[in-house]
Amino acid sequence: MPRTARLTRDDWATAALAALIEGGLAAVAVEPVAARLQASKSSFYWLFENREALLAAALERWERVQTEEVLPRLAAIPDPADRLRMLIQHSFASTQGGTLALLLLVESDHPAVREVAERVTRRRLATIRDTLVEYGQPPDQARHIATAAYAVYLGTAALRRVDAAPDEDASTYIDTVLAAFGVPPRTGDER
Amino acid sequence: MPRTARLTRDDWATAALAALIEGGLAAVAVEPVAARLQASKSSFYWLFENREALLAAALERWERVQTEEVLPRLAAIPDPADRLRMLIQHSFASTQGGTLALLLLVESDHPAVREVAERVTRRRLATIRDTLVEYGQPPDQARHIATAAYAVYLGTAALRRVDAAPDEDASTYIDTVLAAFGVPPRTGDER
DNA sequence: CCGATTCTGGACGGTGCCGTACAGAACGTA
DNA sequence: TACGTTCTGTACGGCACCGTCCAGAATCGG
Repeated sequence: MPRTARLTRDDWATAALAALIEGGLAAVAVEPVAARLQASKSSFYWLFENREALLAAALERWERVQTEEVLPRLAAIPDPADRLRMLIQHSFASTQGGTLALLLLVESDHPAVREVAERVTRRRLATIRDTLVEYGQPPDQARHIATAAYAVYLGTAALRRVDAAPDEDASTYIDTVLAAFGVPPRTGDER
Repeated sequence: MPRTARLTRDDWATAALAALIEGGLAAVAVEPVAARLQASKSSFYWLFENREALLAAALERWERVQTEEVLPRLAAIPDPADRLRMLIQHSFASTQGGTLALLLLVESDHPAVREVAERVTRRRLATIRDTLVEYGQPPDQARHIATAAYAVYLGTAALRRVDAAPDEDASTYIDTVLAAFGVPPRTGDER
């Protein structure tokens, strides 16, 4: 089932992203990814300058998709507490998201990786902080709580690597985390 | 300043550990580490079977040193709350410790890495959980809190990669984390 | 001081990856 | 069908690393 007869730049970016999740930065290599697509190197070098460009495309794709999916959803939720719950629930629901966010931070020796990892991280921290402020936390404490909460997210992703974290739908774990940061767990439906 | 005229197995393990911190798993390679020690490959292959063995020695060294340093200290503190504070304070004080713990979890596709990462992680989680129980938390909630707290530790290490975490001596951050998990921040000296 | 043992330097072949070169296949257009 | 453009297969040289081989340096016991 060939996606298209001819391979596009985006096909390569998608495959590279998959490789990144599975094997880390080192796996974003021309020949392995080409094998995964059953294509040949010349095909790749027709579309891309070099390996760097493939990595850049994968990163760009990740950043774009990831923000496009989250931001609109968030904007639709008026109550900051609900927004926090949704944020936490969704982030723990998808293992891949956490894996990538974590991976890119850890591998951020690489300048291109660092650039997007840093940008995305700061954006996310700011979003959480703002929501906490809106919820009523004093600004500078909100910054600390936001950092700690996002750290829980990243750390939990790390712990999953050795199956040392509660699985995706362990709601009691989520409630514990929420409670720890001063957000009451979802109480049925109050409106 | 040669440590010893002849290089020992432990010299290599130490150098490998340093390489691991700086460049990740990929940096634990024979030729680069040899260069770092200004030694030659044959020297290495006299002492070690192969690259795997070097990695194993580095991991073994890390596990040993790390437990030898922490466990006795902990045992000396009778009050569980003090123990928790000490644990958190010390873990945030040394960046390297967090970097390594995180790195090994992320790179735990590698079987040898996974083995020690998993063992150390489980041991640490159990220690935190036990202390929380001793402090008065109900057992199964203690497990969740321990997991979340250790996740904060790992996640903070990740955030440091892009300078997105409070620096090592930001005591207000530590207090926030402590408070979030139900431990009152150090109140001067009550005894 | 000498021989045996312990250790090291340097050269070698093997492998996986990068990037290039070029001939030719596939495709659109007339 | 014929032609130009777009894309691909295959072969090649280069580099970094693994692991081996062997001649010889360093060190130790007698």
